Amino acid sequence: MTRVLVVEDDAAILRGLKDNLEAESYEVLTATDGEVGYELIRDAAPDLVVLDLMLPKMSGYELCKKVRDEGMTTPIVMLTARGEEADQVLGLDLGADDYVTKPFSVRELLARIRALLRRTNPEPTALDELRFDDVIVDFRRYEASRGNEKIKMTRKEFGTLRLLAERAGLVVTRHDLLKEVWGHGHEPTTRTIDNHVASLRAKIEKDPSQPKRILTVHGVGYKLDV
Amino acid sequence: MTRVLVVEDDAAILRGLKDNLEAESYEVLTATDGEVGYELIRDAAPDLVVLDLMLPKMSGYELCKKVRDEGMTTPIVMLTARGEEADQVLGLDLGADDYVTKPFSVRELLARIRALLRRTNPEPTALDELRFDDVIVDFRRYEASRGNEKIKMTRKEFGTLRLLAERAGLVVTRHDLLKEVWGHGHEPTTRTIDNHVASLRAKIEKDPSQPKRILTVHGVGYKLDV
DNA sequence: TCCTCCGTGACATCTCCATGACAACCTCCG
DNA sequence: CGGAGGTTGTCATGGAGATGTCACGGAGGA
Repeated sequence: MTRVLVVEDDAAILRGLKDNLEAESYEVLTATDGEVGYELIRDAAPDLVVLDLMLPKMSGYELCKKVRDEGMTTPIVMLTARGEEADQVLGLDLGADDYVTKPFSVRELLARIRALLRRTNPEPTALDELRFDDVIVDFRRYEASRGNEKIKMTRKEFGTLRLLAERAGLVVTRHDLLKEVWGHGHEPTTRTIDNHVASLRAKIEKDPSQPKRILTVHGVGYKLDV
Repeated sequence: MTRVLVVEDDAAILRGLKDNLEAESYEVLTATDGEVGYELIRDAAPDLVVLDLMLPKMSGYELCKKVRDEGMTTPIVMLTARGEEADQVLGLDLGADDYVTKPFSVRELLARIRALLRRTNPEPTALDELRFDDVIVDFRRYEASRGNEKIKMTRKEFGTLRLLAERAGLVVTRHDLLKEVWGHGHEPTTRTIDNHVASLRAKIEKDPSQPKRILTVHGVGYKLDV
């Protein structure tokens, strides 16, 4: 099972993350200060670390640097309070792999974690489920429902929605979709993508003519807001 | 976007390389003889050149030498037919940066290209977010806000602002903007840029008629002060 | 075979962009 | 100090390009 370490001093946030991560079937370790966090990274070898920037004893900053200086490559997602810090986290060669700005959406953090694990772990960590409003999409079972109604979705629709969900909140270009969902070689017209998005909207949007979830970013691509 | 020029007279190979490079999100220019190749290197300023040794009009050999003699440092990967030639390419201080021997593996060539780009063009850390005053711009989400109000920005506006932000404090010329934001081929009047700057100011400046953030440097360009 | 799903093209619609004209401005030099 | 020439700010407008939508034909699986 994939093991995630969360280092966070705010008890409420820590609890929330732990619950959510466990609901996603991760094994969760926790620490509330930098020193314990460091020991756990070293001794428990988690597959990924979620690290708050502000911490007692040793800041996330120092912790990240120390870990990297000692040659460990454990993927780290930073929780940063403000935007300016974010740049530094990734920029100053601190060695964090991704970051999320507080206040963050748990859903987004989970998506980032999944993406990062997939990027760094050879074994693909698939996104299992997507939920919003009264819509539930289960990517493992290839099933979807809305309220009590089942929704019939096709393979390409699942693929498209899944990529959007894995990058929840971020813009996904048509090119990305072609590459990830259609794969090498097969490269249909971009018209095709619009059609699949249209049919997705017809199935999961409350008002398909006024999409609130699958948004168009003119000239760029689409993004999923959850 | 990173721009790669491929100079190759064999149509099949050229096509294959173009497809593969585009699949890796490079912008690809092509030429089938040395003379056109030379003009493109000079005028289109690609980030990297893949150069066949045997070419009509001007051989890859001459082309490489000419380019270097004129002081251009564009990284060049040579495609050589036989092993013996390879040594010469690098050895006779022709100025190529790397080479691949035909028949080559596309995967290997792509890896060489990536490595060479990393070596020569350390990519400026992609900027995700920009904040000042009560303005927040998120370049990954293509979202912007000011206080609690969402700001609607277009693709070109995001691109323009992003380049300014990546070089915060430094002057960015109109030429730079055309090259980075508009890309090769499309080259509108510089008037167009003024218009985009104007609409950016209207959206993010407190008093658009007295800009404090996006400043004009008369006769040179614009710069962002944050 | 039948049916589902996918890719494509055509068309309507909408957004965004490029352009040119003119006014305001800056700079440099007389 | 003032004026000329070049540069920039601003606006309105036409049009290019992107997207939404629909219907059709074909491929492949059941």
